[in-house]
Amino acid sequence: MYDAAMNVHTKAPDLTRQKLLEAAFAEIHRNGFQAASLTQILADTGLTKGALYHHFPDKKALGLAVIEEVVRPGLAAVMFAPLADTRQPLAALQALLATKAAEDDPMVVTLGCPLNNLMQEMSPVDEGFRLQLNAVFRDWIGVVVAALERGKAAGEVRHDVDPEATAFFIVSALEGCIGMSKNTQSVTAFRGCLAQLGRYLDTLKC
Amino acid sequence: MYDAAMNVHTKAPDLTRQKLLEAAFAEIHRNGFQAASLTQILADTGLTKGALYHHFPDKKALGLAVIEEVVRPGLAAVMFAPLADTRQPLAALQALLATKAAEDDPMVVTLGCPLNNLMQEMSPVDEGFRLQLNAVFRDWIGVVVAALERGKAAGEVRHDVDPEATAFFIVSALEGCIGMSKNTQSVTAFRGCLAQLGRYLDTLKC
DNA sequence: CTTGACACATACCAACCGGTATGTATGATG
DNA sequence: CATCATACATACCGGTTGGTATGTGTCAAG
Repeated sequence: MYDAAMNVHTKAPDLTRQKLLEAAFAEIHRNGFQAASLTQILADTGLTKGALYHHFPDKKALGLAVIEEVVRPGLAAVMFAPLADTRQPLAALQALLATKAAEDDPMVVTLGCPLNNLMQEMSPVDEGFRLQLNAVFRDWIGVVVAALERGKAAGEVRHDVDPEATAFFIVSALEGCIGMSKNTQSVTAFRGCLAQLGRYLDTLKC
Repeated sequence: MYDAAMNVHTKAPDLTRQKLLEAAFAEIHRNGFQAASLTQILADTGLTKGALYHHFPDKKALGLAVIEEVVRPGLAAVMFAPLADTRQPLAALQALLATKAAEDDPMVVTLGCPLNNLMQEMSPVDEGFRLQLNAVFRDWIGVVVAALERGKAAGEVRHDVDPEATAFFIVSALEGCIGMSKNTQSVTAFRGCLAQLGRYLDTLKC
């Protein structure tokens, strides 16, 4: 009756589900979705096929759940939150880039951006994935667009800036920087690329 | 003795090899390297395992050969050549973007850039792939760097432009635009993104 | 005319994949 | 106390994968 009365032997379904999601996220981040091995995920969690297929109907559903319940919240916390309600989106974006550049060993350089990785791999292959990833991507764009519009109203952003196209480019360029740095495996190159993106942002200022 | 004396029934090993490379390229472009099926490649070519493993020791060697003998030349023809010997790299790059934007149904929007696709997928997974892809990428950067330096000497490019970092960013942003457009499956978005990249290029002008 | 390297085709294999069918311990409910 | 759904574990299956071993036809050289 009481959750507190449950001991360690008691089944905790949503905790199990969460463990599956996180292990799946890590495995997918390392190897991509198609190459992700369910066996490996189960080995990481110490669970079995029974547990996995109790919580998810198939591999694709697991992948979509990872996008919705791990990738999206993670991105929201890191990329969306700093831009919410800001009247100075350019300054906020610069600060965001600075934060990213300041990390001494960014995982994005090693394994790339989880969202972008999945978009590159799955968009042409599976329409379901494409749409769900696109929803996250569009939300991201939407956050940047709203911030840019507030910036225009507040006088930080030039009036001839097209929020939609600009937001699309900012996110695209950022993902591009991450992607190329992943191949180069160079944090220095990553920082240099972010700096150039910062230069572009400066051109949007009033 | 004479090549001309060979009839259609005569074995033409390098033609067979070429057919394998092109079919492998298409299959990899569609599904990525790891998900690329050798069986499918053979079905496309009408050849068999015997032919494949006569010309290539294993799947990885086939993939690397595709990079070196299909991806690299293709990229060189489209992206490197227009920048060679130009004294006005910014104009040349703008023209290049315009050409890309003018295509009515760019395959890059459907399937993405073959080089970038492979970089995103294989860089964290296989060091051999990473290095070979990085060599092509570095060549690309090198071409842009050289063009930017000539542009500086010719007075088209501003003197405070860092050729290396700028070239890295230009290529990154371009690949980013392609990648995001691939997810969105929108030629319009692709063109808008390229236009923003063009705006960035304008800021490099003297 | 024989030999032998080359350029494939055919047949086959172990490993792994995602997925399923079934068994079982647990705990809430009536 | 009996019942029953939940939450897993175990065992298993068909299909596909990359890779190999072997067979065969062709052609050039000696």
